[in-house]
Amino acid sequence: MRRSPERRVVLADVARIAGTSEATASRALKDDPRIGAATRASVRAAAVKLGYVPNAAARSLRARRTHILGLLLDDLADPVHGKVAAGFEEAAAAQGYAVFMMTGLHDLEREQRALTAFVEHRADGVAVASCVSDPAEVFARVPADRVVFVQPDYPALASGGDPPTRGVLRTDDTAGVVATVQHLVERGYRRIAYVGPGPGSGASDTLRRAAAAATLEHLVQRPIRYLDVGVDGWRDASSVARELADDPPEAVMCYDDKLALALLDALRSTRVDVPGDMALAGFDGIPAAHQSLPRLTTVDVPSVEVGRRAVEMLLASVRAGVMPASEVISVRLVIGESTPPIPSPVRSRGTRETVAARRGTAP
Amino acid sequence: MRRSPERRVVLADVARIAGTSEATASRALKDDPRIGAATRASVRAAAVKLGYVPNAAARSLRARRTHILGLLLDDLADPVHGKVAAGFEEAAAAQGYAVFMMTGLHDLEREQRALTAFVEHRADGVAVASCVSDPAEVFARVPADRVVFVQPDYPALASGGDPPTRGVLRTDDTAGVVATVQHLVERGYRRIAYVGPGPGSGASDTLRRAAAAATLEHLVQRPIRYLDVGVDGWRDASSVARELADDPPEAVMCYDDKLALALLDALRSTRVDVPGDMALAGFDGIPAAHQSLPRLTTVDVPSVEVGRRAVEMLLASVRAGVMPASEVISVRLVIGESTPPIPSPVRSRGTRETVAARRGTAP
DNA sequence: AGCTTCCGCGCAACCGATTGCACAAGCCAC
DNA sequence: GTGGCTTGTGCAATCGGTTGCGCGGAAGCT
Repeated sequence: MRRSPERRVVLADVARIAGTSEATASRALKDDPRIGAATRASVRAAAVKLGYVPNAAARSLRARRTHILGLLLDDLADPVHGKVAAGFEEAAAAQGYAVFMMTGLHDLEREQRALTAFVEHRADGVAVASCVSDPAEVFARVPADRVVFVQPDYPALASGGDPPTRGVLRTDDTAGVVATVQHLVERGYRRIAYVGPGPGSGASDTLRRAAAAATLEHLVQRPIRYLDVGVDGWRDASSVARELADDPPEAVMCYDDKLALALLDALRSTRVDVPGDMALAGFDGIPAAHQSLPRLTTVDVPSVEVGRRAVEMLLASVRAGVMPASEVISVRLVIGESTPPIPSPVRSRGTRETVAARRGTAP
Repeated sequence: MRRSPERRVVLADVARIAGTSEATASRALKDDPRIGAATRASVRAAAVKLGYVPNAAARSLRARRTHILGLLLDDLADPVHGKVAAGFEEAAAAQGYAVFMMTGLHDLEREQRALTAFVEHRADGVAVASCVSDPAEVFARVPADRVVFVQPDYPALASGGDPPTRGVLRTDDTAGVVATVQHLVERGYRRIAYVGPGPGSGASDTLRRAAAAATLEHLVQRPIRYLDVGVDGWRDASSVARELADDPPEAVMCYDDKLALALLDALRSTRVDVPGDMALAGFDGIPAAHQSLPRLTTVDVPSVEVGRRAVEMLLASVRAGVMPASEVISVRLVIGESTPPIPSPVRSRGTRETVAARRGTAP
């Protein structure tokens, strides 16, 4: 099998076969009204016959428009980011845009390289999802009117000195946390702990923490208890479980479902029953949270929709030539089995029987 | 705020500032040994000062090499595909390649469009992960020496008439299934069912089914029982659960973890205890499978590694100008709690007590 | 018939970077 | 002093389409 059987076919080939100039061929292929029907047909035929595929690089060089979008995110393997990516890609494809996806993996240098790559390829728009770079660093590379920050790191935005009031797409995490706290309080829980990554690791974290604290203090006049799992998060869930087992709160809110599920697993190993001994709530609504035992009370975040909206914001702003507006996407509390009504104001650790009864599986 | 504060800076600007020609500037920036140190320095300085970022389109137009790879997969939101994508992106980025990611979502037309997009952008290489298109259709658009099929659909390959013996990257699913069956048999299970998507939906399915059947028949001289969940797979897990509950096998092997977890959840609703009443095994080793209750016996597939290898295969073949070789990546059985040794050859349905005892949580 | 108008098409410049080739110095040797 | 070499630069072509402008011919009008 010989290499490159036939040289890549170019517009000149099509024009030659069709017996026209390149200019005419080019116009015929894009339905320019100035081209006659007969000419158009023969150009079309030639293009199909030769299997002509225009060279996007050449085209965008001239057009100064690439029909490329860039998406920078932390980790494609993460379920939440994966859904954002899926929505982004789908919406972009629907509009005829190709998507460069690059992951930052919490590495500043990688993020910089990714942004530079987007600029090298002259992406028409760039979405930056939860990165560790300052917005100032982003703007230093990418024009501000072609960037949308998705779930941005607010502390970083603040440290950037000039937090943009536009071009931010986020989910209403605060509302989600408030709803969760209210739900817990309604169900009778008072001593509530919050487990999440350390401060400075991201915006959502800060938002969620603050919201939880404010709501709880408002509702039960009691401070929330924080457990830090570090920036890497859910890795050392077992040590958190031990800490919780030593001085068990009535309910635990987790930064996200991934952490909640890891903690659920770790608590199980520590002989702490959820929800018998301790209620547990997550955040994000990943599939596993809806299939776990017990099903997790969590906040469904429409991540796919987030990805889609990011594309729409980018394209709208690029087309209009203005900075994208900001948007907030609402979330929805989903009550699972991990936060049942508390049996009595003062409880001993639940017994297996009560748990079984609550699950409706007792004899 | 005015649009496009300053026109994008081009090489000519750098050259002008540095007081050289574009040719010299270009060479200086890429460390051409023919350029003097002084000239090089002034060009460098000018480039930095202006914030020059070369235009990849222009460069690759001339170089006929884009440093772009394309990755076509079904669904970015899927955990397995997400890991493949993550590994692919990481390896590509490490080699200085940007990645176009497009999803096919089992839609033939979308896949075609994605492949066309890759060709338009003249991707140096394309990885096709589990698509529904014939390889013939793929090769009709993308040169065969720049494609790697990842976990390809073998039936489709066969129907293509010319199954390539090269350019295929797959995991050793057969070995994984064989190991699972052997494990089940060793643990005493004999009446084993296999639940998976219908035939023709994909290669892995076919492979896994065939391997399961062959191994089981070899080991216990007994045919395997198939339950079809349709091409869409795991959606109607509850109906599968009812079907299983009516005539329960001793163990169920699932096509993948996603299906296994859905089935686990559905069985729970059907009052079938796993593993008390029925053992369950999955495939893929997604995180949720390692955190479920009971932890699933499954086959860890190094999906991230798959993505990485795909990049290496592509780059190696593109550089050498030959078709990529084929590779097989091995997998590893991970024994969870969902397939404990069978208590006795003939059992009644397990009671809650026995289950609790088996879990080691009885009083 | 002569003039205007419209239609269909091609010439050539252009997008931005790369590179083959030639040319201009500077240096040494004869 | 001039030829031979090395070094450092620049001219101009090139990659593959796109597009402003102009031109020739056919049709319409008086």
